[in-house]
Amino acid sequence: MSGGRSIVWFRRDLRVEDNPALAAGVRTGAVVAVFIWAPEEEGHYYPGRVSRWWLKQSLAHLDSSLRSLGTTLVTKRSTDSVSTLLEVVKSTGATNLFFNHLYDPLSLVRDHRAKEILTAQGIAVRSFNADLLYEPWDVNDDQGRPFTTFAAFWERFLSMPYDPEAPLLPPKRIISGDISRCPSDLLIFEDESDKGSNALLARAWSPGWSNADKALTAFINGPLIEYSKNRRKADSATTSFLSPHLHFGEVSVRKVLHLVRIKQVLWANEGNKAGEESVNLFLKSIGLREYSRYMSFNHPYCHEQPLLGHLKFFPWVVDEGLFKAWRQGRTGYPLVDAGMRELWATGWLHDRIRVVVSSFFVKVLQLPWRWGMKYFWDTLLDADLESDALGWQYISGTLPDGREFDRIDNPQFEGYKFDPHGEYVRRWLPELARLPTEWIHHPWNAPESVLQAAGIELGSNYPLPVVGIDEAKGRLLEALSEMWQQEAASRAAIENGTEEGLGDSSESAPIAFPQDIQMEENREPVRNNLPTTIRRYEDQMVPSMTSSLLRVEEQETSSYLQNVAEDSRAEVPRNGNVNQEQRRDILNQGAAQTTRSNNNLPYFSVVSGLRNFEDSTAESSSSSSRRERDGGVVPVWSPPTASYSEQFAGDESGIGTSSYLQRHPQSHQIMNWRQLSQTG
DNA sequence: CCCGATTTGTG
DNA sequence: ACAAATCGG
Repeated sequence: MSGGRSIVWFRRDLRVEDNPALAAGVRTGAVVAVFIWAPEEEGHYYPGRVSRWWLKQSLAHLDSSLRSLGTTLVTKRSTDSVSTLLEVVKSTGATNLFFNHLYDPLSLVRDHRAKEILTAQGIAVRSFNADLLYEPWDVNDDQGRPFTTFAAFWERFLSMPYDPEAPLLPPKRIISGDISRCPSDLLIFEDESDKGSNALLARAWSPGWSNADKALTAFINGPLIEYSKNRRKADSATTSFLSPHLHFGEVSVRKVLHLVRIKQVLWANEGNKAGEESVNLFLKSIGLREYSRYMSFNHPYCHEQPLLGHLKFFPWVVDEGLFKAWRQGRTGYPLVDAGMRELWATGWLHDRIRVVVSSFFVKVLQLPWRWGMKYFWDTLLDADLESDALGWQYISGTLPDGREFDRIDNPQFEGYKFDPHGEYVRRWLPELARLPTEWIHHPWNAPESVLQAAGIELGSNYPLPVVGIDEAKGRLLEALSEMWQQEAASRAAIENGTEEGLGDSSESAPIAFPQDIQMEENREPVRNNLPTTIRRYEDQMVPSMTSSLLRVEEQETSSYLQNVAEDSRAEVPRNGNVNQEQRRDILNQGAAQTTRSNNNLPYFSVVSGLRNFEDSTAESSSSSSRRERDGGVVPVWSPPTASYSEQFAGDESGIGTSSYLQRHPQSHQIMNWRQLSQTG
């Protein structure tokens, strides 16, 4: 026990292999491994049933691994992780706290708080990168600014001057800290009514880090080589199935990369083109996961606010009936419905089908994407805030490199592509099982005799399309022109100085979640040992730092560069050769008109871990100096104080449309930007 | 084998 | 909408 006692705070890093926080604890001496279950901290992102099931299994698995190494996992039920950490410190006499970084907005705030409070108590706190290949603040363009498109990000990512760290081996043994006065709480993740449904999950999935490791190996030695060939099949078992493992940190991306690269070299030497392409595609999907953290870090509101503001006035269809039809897989479009039934039944969907159902949701039904994202959150086994936010924003056309907003994908044709024989549809829609392949993706066109022979009565045992594709196209155009009018009116009001009136907050306020989001079968999860009110979506308030941030007009005139670089980005200490003054000059050159007078106020405060602050200043002479693996720079941003929030109500996390347009003049033609900007 | 037409893929 | 890949005369 020479070095003292360390708390290793497990979160979404439920593994003993390549876990730098755990390794640091072991190096220091005795270890108290702790997991804190504080779902109330997640706001309305309380984990869904299947996600909780996975977590439960994964924790049990981790505990058993820790036991075989010499200690045990302490579990705590809490509503406030930081005060629980303090209790654990007191009851174990620990002097160090180690944990691994997370990048979702709530974690950034919470972890910063943990670091401040524990440090003030004399605890040495250090944090590590365990979730990403490169930390978000290490991947920047030549001017030191974060990228705003995936392609540019990925290009830089692949040509970083140094490799990601090699994965660490698991510790050989762990000296257990004294936990005799730190009893575990029993964590309850499922109620009685969940058990039946959850029992099925165990047949398909094996949570836990060593199972994750097996899944990784099996994928890399098996389906990986065919990944590019098979990726378009809705049905096939050719995906890696790693996403839930990755979400909970049961396997490290560093190890994934490490193993994939071995194959990459091998296949490159063999001249195996398909293999090389497969590797590149698979790595790209790993890259999108990295990018989702990157986006979340740089734009902390991107899970609830569009990154681009150009759809601010879009009249979304607020129709809970349509929403329900989508959830229940009763839209009348077989491929969509099959996907939604699979999601409900299994908590899983092939990536292709996620795109199909979400694109249908946004473009055909024109429902607000956050509803869809929330439903994914509640039902997906691999629900992941950052990845899902990126995905939905991509589909919704609110990213600089997202899909065009006016592009409507037709599920019928997607059906031909992804499920050419209709097998997928037949599996999940038994009512269509007898329909010939010719009609399987558009039963509404089938002759009456065919339908009869198949036992289908449209509108009765299988619905007619809830919205026709042509109808959807028409409505989309109408909605867009309505949006332009609103936008122009709002702009005019602003410029007349009559401001306030039209359009400010009312239209741009996020559309609340419907109260009745639950399907009938979807019962409330047990709220553990705590007396809490029943969770309804209306209760699930927006985290406090967001509520004051409704976007207003300002983003039209404030430039993207200033918004992003100065305000919204969660900054970390920079050890680059470009100092803040220079940066500002560079930024101001590109950015024209800002009307803001207060743009020097940091929106998010910059904080670093104590220890690292010294490290990074010491290194500050070299621009690309590499951070230590356990350097523990903690990216954090803090909620604005109330007095700032008024001034900064201009969608700090968004990308101003004007400069976006300059960079991407070809996109979104239908938006008719020129016309808009001339009105002003 | 070249070049225009057509299809495919697009984060 | 556009570029890249593929097709076919």
